[in-house]
Amino acid sequence: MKEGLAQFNSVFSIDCVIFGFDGGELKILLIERNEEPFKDWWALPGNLVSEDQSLDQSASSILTSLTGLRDIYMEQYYAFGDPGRHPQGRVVTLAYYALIRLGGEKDLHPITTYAKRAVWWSVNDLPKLAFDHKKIFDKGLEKIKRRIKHQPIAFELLPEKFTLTQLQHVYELILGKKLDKRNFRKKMLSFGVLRELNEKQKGVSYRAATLYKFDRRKYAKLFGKEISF
Amino acid sequence: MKEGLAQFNSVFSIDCVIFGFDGGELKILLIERNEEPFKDWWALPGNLVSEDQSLDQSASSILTSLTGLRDIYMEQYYAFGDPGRHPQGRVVTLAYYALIRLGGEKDLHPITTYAKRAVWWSVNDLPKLAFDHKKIFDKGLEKIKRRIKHQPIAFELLPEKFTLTQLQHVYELILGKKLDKRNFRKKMLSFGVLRELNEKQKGVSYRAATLYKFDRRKYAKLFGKEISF
DNA sequence: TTACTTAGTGTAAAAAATACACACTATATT
DNA sequence: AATATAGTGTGTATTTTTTACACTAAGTAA
Repeated sequence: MKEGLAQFNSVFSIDCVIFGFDGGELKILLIERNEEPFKDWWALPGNLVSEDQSLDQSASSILTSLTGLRDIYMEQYYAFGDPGRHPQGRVVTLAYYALIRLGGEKDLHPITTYAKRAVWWSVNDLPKLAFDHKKIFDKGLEKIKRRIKHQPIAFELLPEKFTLTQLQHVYELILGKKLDKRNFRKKMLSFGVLRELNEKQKGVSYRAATLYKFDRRKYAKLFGKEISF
Repeated sequence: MKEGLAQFNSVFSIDCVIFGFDGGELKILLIERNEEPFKDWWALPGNLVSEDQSLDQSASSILTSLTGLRDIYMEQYYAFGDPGRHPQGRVVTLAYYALIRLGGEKDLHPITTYAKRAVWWSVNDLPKLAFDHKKIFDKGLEKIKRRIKHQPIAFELLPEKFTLTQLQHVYELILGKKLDKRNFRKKMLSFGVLRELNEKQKGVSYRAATLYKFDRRKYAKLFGKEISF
């Protein structure tokens, strides 16, 4: 810290709600803590922000260290800083959510230092969480619910090539309600941001569905026109 | 700071974009700095977060100290923390926006310690701002543009009793586009959150308009049903 | 060949959004 | 008293969007 700046001793951290989707349920990545406080509890992955990193970089490095993946979609969404949220002192934490496609084959092997292990948990069946992490999670889920209505974030949870049924499934999971198949397809295709491929699903024991890609170029050209579910 | 917590020396502050409306233009409250760095520059009001205050309390006290008002509508919206955003060291700042009705009569007399004075500036004619405050302002304006489409924040900028034309004016200012009078009224009234008063505008030199109030009870009963502009 | 499972498709009805213009009323002016 | 002025307040027809709804097609497995 250079001179001249009024000093204030505070601790500033970042916590991540990392959503993952493998075709079935919506999951988040939790770590089992190996340190006090809340030793042995499940918690959101996070760390302290180092002096030379930007906030996004810091969040990014949490994601990479846990999953081995780079360029994950993520978004800062809220700062939690009640005095007393951390039993050992004042810690302001900035929450990020991230969205990951979970490859069916190669399972992630999360590497962690301050944690025993990291595990994907279904969002419908979470354990008790350390600190105020439940509150942080709730707000994160709420944020992506809002966001998926207007922004093309569902594609971040899907493989590059996906079927319309899979896409609908993601919307249904996040919005928490059933959608009508015909209306969903009609609307989704009407935005003109999907490219139909000459390719079908493989390895299914029923009629294979057509695969689609999200076309970022076409999406970029929409500008103001809003996607809305 | 209690023992046991990994120490990290950082500075954490809060900056506020305080929007005000007096019936004419949309304005924000800026302070003229009296200290280095950026001495004599215009800046967003802000301060450091003290150890025992919650983030909202801290923002709240900025608002109250500047305007003398309490219970101002405000919302945390983004954290800015690029290394280098502050010339004297690492300062992470959390941005809030606030919305204020500017009474025509009693002008606000902002009281400030680290500033020479505070002045309301039209958002269409802002001076150059200190630090990355322009970026912070831009993001704040963007946020309230989004928010006014779904949340009843326009009423925070208006006196308790207002005319439909005044309400429409607020929407037009924030959304940055003209709206059709008949359609605006039809839609706004259809939400059923306004109460028509047996009272007319006073002191105008033309036909006086009917006054309305925002009815929070009715709004609360809407629950899921979304207002949408 | 048959049974099974999911893919893929259209239409009618209802609701919402849009475009659009003039008479009314309170005050100020002469 | 008459007139000018300025903003209030209102309805309808058209288009667009949303909703509700059910069967056939295609591929796989037995």
